[in-house]
Parts: sequence; C-alpha cells; structure tokens
Amino acid sequence: MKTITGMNAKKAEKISKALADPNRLLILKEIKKQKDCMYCVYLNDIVDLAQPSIAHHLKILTDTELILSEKEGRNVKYSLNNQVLDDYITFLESLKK
Amino acid sequence: MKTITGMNAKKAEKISKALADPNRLLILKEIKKQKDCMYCVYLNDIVDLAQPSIAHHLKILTDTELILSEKEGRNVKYSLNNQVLDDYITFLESLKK
DNA sequence: TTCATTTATTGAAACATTTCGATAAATCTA
DNA sequence: TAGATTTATCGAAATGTTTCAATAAATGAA
Repeated sequence: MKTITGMNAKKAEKISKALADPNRLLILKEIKKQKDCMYCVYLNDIVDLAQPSIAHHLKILTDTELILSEKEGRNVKYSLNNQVLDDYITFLESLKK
Repeated sequence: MKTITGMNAKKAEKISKALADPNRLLILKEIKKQKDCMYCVYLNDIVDLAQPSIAHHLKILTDTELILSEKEGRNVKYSLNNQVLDDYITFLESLKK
C-alpha cells in the first residue's frame, strides 16, 4: 500500500530542485519569519525580482507541495507544508548508513 | 565564530543542487548499498552514462563534500559524509515553524 | 460600470547543466 | 618498458532553468 505522503527518489529529486535556488530558499525563510503564512504581495518588497519571476518560483514551490496556497480575495496566502519537508528529511536519512 | 561544518543558505543551495539529479541520487543510494564505501569503477555497471558523465556527477558530489573520495592505486573509493547531510537536514528543520 | 490592485500566463533571451567523444594523466601488470 | 586499466579534463551539442516585458484574468473599491 502506498500513502499519499510517501517519498521516492523521483519526488526527492523534484524537491531538491525546488530547494536549489537562492530566491526560493529566501521565500521559504520569509514564510517562517511571518509565522506560518505569508501573502504573495509581500514578496515584492523582499525578493529582488520582477513579479512574473516571483510567480514562477511560487509555482515551483507549490507544485512540489513544499508550500500550500490559499486564495483570499485578490491575494494568495502561502504556508509551509511540514509534511513534505519531513518526508524529504526521512528520505535523506535513509541515504545514511 | 564559524565552524567548518556549519551550514548557510548558500551552501544549502549547493547541496540541494547536488541532490537534484536522478543519477547522483542513484550514486548515493549505491554507496549506501555497498555498506559505507564504493569504488568508482563499479558505477559503470550501475549508472547508464558514459564515463566522463559519471566523473562529472562524482565531482559535483565531492565538491559539496556530500561524499568523500580516497585514492587507492588506480581506483578511487567513495564514502558518504554523514556530517554534511546532517548539517543540511538541520538547515531544513530550521525552515519549519 | 470603471479603475486600480493582485496574481497568472506567454514567449523569448540569457544563462546553466548534462551529456558525450576525444584525449590526457596516473597507475598497475606482464 | 609497453600495453591495459582507471579516472580526469576539454570542448561542443543538447537540454533545462531563470528572468523579464507584455498582457491577461480575477477581484476589490469608488
């Protein structure tokens, strides 16, 4: 049986890719800083990129489900998905002897 | 003060990049499978790539110090560096609330 | 409804990574 | 020493990623 939260090499590769960019790591750091959640519009002040680039990075993070998005009127609210990060960490632990 | 084993966003980015490739994840998996260490020449049977490509991937893994290399005559022996993986995991934990 | 705000999409340029053939370098074996 | 084996490097082609301007879509406010 396969759980929906499981990890495998293919998914670990995607998550690694999602984490392999300085702007995406910055976005994750800001979500933590904002305590649990963050509004997309706030990132324009934090990330030194044009708006479509920020949207691109947010899409990569949400596609891996590292972050979850919730629409609130015109705005979008983001929060970290601890489960995916935990599964990824478990995968990394499994590489150790 | 700064320890030699410490982690920061820049290094985490590099490690994420190193982990963001199916062949490099396969190499890490094989090192574990071989119990602690693995000889480079063995990878030719495991990884479906030309020899220079395998050398390229091993260089990326050793540059991040995710694996350590030791020369033994003509051969090179590789082993996982648990410390770097642990530091990376600590960094990931720090992204959580 | 009209205008401003916020987010998403498209297409193209710039940049980075992966891959391989050719070849070099190092070391072992006969 | 000469040949075989193992690993590393170089250069180029193919592929993938990042970035932005332009623009569309969705929603809120006047």
